Amino acid sequence: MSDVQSQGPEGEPFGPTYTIGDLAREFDITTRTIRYYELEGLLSPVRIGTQRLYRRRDRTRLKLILRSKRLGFTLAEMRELFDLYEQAHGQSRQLRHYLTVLDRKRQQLIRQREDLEESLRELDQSYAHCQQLLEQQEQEDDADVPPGGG
Amino acid sequence: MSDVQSQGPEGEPFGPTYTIGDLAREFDITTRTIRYYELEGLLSPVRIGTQRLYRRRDRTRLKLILRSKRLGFTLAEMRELFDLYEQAHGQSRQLRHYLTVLDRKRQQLIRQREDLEESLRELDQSYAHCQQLLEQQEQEDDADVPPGGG
DNA sequence: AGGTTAGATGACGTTAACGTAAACGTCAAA
DNA sequence: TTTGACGTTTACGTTAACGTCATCTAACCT
Repeated sequence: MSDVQSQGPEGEPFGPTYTIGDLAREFDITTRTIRYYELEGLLSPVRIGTQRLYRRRDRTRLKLILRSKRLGFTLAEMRELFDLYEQAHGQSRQLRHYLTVLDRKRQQLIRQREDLEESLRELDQSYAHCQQLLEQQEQEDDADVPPGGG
Repeated sequence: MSDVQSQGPEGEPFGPTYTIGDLAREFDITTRTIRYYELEGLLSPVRIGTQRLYRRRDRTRLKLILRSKRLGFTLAEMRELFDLYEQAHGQSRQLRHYLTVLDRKRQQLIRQREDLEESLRELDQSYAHCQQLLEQQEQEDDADVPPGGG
């Protein structure tokens, strides 16, 4: 049950492959979502007749897409990065451009990390404060109401 | 120029106050956005006649809203948290509920932090790799092309 | 043969988070 | 006094990221 992939009909000399349903199940998203990502240029699975066939690279990219989504990136931003990455082979101009974009993204992530750390600090404080209040209340309640009931 | 606030007409015994424009300028958002947050129950400024007047608490909350947004929270989620927080005064049932919600949020933030750290790691790797490629290229280019030129 | 399951395409619907425009009030400076 | 710069409400428009049919084909089950 831990191996999600379907078996291809004639052996798989290119490593594991997945149907759209496999991936949808594994990542708990709909097939519609996966097709949409393809429409937006984020995935490009192979076709076997009319059916899509996903390979390791596709799966990895899907994972990356979902993580990026959790970080608040838009699909357009992801696509820009992916495209840039693929075009950046060789020409140093492209490489430079890719580097500057990466740098912007890093700034963004670092800012986000700061936000996140501060939020976690505040949350923990709030949590501790609440617990204190609760403990106080429970002492009062022990004195107030009789046990049992409900 | 560092003090953004407008002066109230009759002195301010309640600390600094801000107009909607002040806040919009300070946080680089539109007044529309601020009014929308109010409509969604995230802000509740005082009214002076028909105009909104924002105090320190409102400003702080707006800051919190914007940070939460950067972290990917929806306005509805924020409202739930704010409402819960305000209702959690006293009754230990409410307090407990608030605590469990806080806990969920923390899980979420922690997950997000992991995503973020991994993204940063990958980004740095990608960055370093790119730089290597560039250095190689420049050596080749030095050998290939003559110096100077537009 | 008939039915079920999985996948494909196409089209329209939906929600969040605002943008944008119209139409109006108010107050100080020119 | 009129002209801006600010503020107000109301209402319709927009975009991203899918959801939700409807209709179709191919493969498999019994």
